[in-house]
Amino acid sequence: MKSAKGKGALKKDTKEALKAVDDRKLGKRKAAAKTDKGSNRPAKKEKAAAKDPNKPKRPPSAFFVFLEDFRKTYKQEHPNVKAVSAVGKAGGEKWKSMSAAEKATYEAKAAKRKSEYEKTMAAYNKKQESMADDGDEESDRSRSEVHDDDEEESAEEEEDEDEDDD
DNA sequence: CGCCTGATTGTTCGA
DNA sequence: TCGAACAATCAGGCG
Repeated sequence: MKSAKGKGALKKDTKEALKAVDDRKLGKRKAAAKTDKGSNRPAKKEKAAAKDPNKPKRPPSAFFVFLEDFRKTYKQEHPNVKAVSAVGKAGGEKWKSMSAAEKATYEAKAAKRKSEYEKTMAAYNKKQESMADDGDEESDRSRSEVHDDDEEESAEEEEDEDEDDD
């Protein structure tokens, strides 16, 4: 029951290409990390993936932000549930059930998360450049900061009534 | 004993 | 532009 897939076929969208994502279900994502054999994304023969000093993990999408909160709630109502997939499914269903306005709440948080990620990525990129030239690592200079103007902003209570009704 | 998978969707980077 | 992988979680399952 993939559901969603061909349910109503309201719009093709990029679903066609997304179908590839379904493939990863069989086990692809970690396939690379699983064995070091030629499973590296970069077709590099040796030392392809240089362990990054500070890998900037991707910021959680709005869905994940919502999940973080949802997981807690779900566990409270289902303390016996010990399947991560259970929360995932439940969360996914609810996520789609949520209104655009409500999702926007999480989106706003996710957006902020992304902003921070940009900074982290900037420093990360810089580091890579620094290392590429000289073996000098840990240069305080990297802490230049892009533009520290607004830090913690009231990312809450930012309702945006954007009813997107079809 | 320890790594990996499962399931959700979104996001992000690379080619 | 498209594709593919990875982000958290948590316990179980297999090598």
